[in-house]
Amino acid sequence: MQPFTEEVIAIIRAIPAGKVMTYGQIAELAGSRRAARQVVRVLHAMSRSHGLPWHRVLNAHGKIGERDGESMMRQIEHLEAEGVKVSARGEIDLAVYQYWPPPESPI
DNA sequence: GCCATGGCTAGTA
DNA sequence: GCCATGGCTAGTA
Repeated sequence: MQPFTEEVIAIIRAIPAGKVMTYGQIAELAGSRRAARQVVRVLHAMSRSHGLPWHRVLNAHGKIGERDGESMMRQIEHLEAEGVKVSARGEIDLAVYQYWPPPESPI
């Protein structure tokens, strides 16, 4: 597995319940600001095998990216179960729910 | 190497 | 348009 991929996985795994992050934000933290689409790929390829909280990842507007209706509903259910409010349009208020990991927590 | 993939995104029109 | 991966292919050695 490539370093970028591992980094992305580590970041996503660290998102606490009830919080969300955006594709671009994760890409940037993983070291490649414009690689948001790679985050999408990682999510597709690894979320199952790595047990990632895929539902806590949104696009830059705080909207659910998932196109398939069923997966979208599952995502909404997961978020709401964690206390995240999702509007009828499938939007989440990033100002309230976006997670910012602490900068390099010391051991 | 090349090419497709992919749940994006900053920034014009 | 951007860009990291994986898979496949020409084309050398």
